[in-house]
Amino acid sequence: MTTSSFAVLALLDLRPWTGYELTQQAKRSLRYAWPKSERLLYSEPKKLVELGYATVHTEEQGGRSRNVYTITEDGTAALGGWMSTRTQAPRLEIEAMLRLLFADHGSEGDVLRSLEELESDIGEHHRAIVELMGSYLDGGHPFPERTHLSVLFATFQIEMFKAMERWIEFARGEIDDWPSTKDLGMTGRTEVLTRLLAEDRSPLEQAPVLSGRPAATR
Amino acid sequence: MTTSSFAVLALLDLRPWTGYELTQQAKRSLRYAWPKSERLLYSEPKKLVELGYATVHTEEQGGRSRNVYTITEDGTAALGGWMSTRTQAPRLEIEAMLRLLFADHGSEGDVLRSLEELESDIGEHHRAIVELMGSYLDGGHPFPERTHLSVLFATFQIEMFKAMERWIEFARGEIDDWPSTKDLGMTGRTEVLTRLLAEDRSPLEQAPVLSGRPAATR
DNA sequence: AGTTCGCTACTGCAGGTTGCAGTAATTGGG
DNA sequence: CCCAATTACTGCAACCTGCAGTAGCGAACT
Repeated sequence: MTTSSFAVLALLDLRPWTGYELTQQAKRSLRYAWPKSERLLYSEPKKLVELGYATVHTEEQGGRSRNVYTITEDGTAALGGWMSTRTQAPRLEIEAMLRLLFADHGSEGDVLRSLEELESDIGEHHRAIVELMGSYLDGGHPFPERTHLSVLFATFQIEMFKAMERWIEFARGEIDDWPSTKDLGMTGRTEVLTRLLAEDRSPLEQAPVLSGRPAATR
Repeated sequence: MTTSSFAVLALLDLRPWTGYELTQQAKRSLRYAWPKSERLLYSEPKKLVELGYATVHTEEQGGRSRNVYTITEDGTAALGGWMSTRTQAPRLEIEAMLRLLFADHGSEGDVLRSLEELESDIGEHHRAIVELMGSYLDGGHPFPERTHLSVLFATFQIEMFKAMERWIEFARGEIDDWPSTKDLGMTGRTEVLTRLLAEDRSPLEQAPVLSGRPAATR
């Protein structure tokens, strides 16, 4: 049983779902906490059936059949057991940051484009969450009794998205001040930043608005 | 060629490394942008050799031998080509958030413990980065001409860590106000939060310090 | 009436990735 | 002299992803 198994099991504990419905639900909610491929969302419930944590029955709808998965008592018990296990460390894969670390292999345009791509990917998710919150106000939550959980999670997402967007703006300002991506090393400005970070202070808090052109080298 | 291949190739472009050194270097720098297993860091350079992007030669050091990998011209060219490709969307795996989404399967203690575990995992990384910045000031950077890149990346990490830590404090305050993890649904407080989020406003900005006990239901 | 497009509803498979176990030599401390 | 930690890997099972392929359905367009 992997964390992904428990993620699917937790969904099955809400109500029975078909494989396809699981993929759709994962796209809406799970994706931001535990991003998994569509493929896995089809495979995982099959494994749960093998382990006795769920049952399948095929429903005929027109000429098409679909597999409906239902949690068993053993499944509920397994889910309960999971709650008391150690939570895995978070894992953040951000290719744009990898490209930043090795930005000296390319031009300033390359890094800036990479940051733009990051910004647009984040922006999409950001807008999706804001819209979702609107839909909770208008039409309510698909599982009304769980609204408090979805909304608290949404506060996390909004904080992360805003923090990333703020940082991207800041980074743009810094990179714009570079004469090149290469061989800058410990410039005056970099030293200022390093000193702030070594004291665990945020360089963004200093000039919250006028991030356009901070003193480049002093 | 995967992004991980390019990550290793980028390291090889700095200087030749042995497999073991690659794992150690990845632990220090890459981990926070592109977390990969030790196992992969041993396999990846072998693949690069097969593709002609690197060469190996075994050095004898005592009775032990180690494989030293060096980038080829083809490798440098491939790396240059990568710079102009589309950056992948970020991918954030945070089990603690999955557990929050399904917190109604367990007790308040379970969610709070999960948040504590998240906090401690983040805290470790947070401290490591601050310490690293101190070492840049004292002893310098292992590749001095690349200091500006490492430091700009570090500003990102510090922003993320601080944002997560702030949110965890906020979430603790919210959860403490819950009478239970289950069946709360759209309480007054949740509606307040939903409204803020639907307007893309941060609920943390409201009460930056006194996050202990916000008006629970009004 | 026929065709195409998009959605529903999956499966197979190759290849990327991880964690663990196992091997073996070197170094430093008690 | 022994033991633990570090160096320096490899093999393997199991996990996970992306892509291609299959197939029925409904609505729109021609």
